[in-house]
Amino acid sequence: MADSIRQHRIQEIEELRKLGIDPYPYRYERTHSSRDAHNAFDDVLKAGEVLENEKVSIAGRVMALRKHGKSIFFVLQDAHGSIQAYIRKNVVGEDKFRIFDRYVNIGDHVGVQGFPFKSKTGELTIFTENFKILCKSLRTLPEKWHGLKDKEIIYRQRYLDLISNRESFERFILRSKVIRFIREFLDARGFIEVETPILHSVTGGANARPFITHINVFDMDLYLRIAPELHLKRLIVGGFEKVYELGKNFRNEGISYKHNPEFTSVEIYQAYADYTDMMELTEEMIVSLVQEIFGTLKVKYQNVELDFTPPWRRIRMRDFIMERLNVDILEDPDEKLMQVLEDNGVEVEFRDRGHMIEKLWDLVEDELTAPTFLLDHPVEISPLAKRHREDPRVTERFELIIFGREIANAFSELNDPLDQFERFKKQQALREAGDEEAQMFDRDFLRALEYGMPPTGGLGIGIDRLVMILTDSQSIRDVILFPLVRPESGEVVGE
RNA sequence: GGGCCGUUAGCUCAACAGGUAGAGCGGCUGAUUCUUAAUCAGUAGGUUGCAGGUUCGAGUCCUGCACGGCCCA
Repeated sequence: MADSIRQHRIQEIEELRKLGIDPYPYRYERTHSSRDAHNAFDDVLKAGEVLENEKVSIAGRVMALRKHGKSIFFVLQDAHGSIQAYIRKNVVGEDKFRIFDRYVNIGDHVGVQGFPFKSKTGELTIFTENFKILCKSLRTLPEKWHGLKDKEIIYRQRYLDLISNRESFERFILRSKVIRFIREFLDARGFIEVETPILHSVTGGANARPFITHINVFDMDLYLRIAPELHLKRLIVGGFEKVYELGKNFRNEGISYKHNPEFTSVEIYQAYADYTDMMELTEEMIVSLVQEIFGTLKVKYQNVELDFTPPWRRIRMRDFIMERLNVDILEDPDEKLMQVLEDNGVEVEFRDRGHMIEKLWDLVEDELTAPTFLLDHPVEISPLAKRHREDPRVTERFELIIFGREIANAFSELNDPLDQFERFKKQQALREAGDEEAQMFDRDFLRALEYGMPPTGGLGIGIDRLVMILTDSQSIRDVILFPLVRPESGEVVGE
């Protein structure tokens, strides 16, 4: 079986040790990454030219070996790309050449010292004068030409995907850039990054079922947070004026192309601001982010061009649903809403107005492709948002919709403690009616509001979904390094 | 939760209508001092996801299970 390759490698490692060669040494001094070397020498060398006095040392994983008897071309891959190297028997000597030829496999890490030259076909190559095995591998890598295709292996063994599929590696570099950009953008505007608890005794800030865990010293269950919102608003009560938190949330719900049970968001709160300020902040942040990454505001996602040029479209939820479904979510009676849902074949588990409105929205959300601010959600579905200054039936809230997906959610934060009390009571009633996603009654949060939270704008952005758009990824799993998968069964490493 | 599709060598994939399971890459042996999907010759590698069933005979047909993908809720 293929395990024989593994056994053979283990044997080779023993042989190396007998030859006094450590197959797992401790460090290696590099002068250049592959990218550094390309930057330094690509332009100064012509095909066939040699820079014999230039000393270079590089390191990386061997990705290809092309053996010619007394010489070998090989390719080293590092975090910045790859570079070809060349080793020749008459240069390194018979013994060293034999060790390379016999013991270096594709997948091993090797450090190479030498000088740069360009092959007659014009490829920059490091001419090896000395080398060091840096790590022996026991397993063969996925195929070089087709890469790794099996989604199950890609998600379970992301390291193999990262080695084999460069575009995947680059996608996660881009994700990192997005996160860094957001931090820098907020830091530059005076926002303070904070960390609030992930272990909650009461969850809130979103409608979702939580994960439950247990703390032994109190012998009680705790929840993993579904959102940091209520703690961040406590900080506004406490006198912070601009805060944000970028981190993981956990929701115990289904897995789909746009849902992973743990996901990353950034939540941003600004005192003395309202949702129009947050809209401007959102637009400015994402526009500058897209511009920075792509150098343009037109981005292709799933073969659809998305134009981020501001100002983005703004439309009220009421107007949009009216336009598409000819039903008024504020004026029409429950029966009419229910009728429209039934006409569209929608099953409604909970027949309160809030759930019906949510279902109506679900019917039409796909129709908003270009970046759009969806405004002024009804109060029933927005228990933490402040009532609209002109219409108490709706709230000052917006969602940023791109390609039919919720990317951001923001409000003028509800800071009237008595109104918040009533909203919690309504949520409580929904919970008692069996809606496990309705929000919990958070007494301490209410107490905090009673001490007075200034007018505040709040904004949450789903980082994973944003990165999906920016990397043209079809599934959220493609932008999360280790998406949740069922545990593997069976033997993995021959124990 | 429901429907559809998939699971064959380490990886990428074949195998007509049910008749002893193949290729390329990778591995191993050998040749080869500018190759780049290097080339050439040879060679090993499989409980066809798991468990049952039908059949003289199952990768192929049937049932159940596991895992995954896509769509729907």
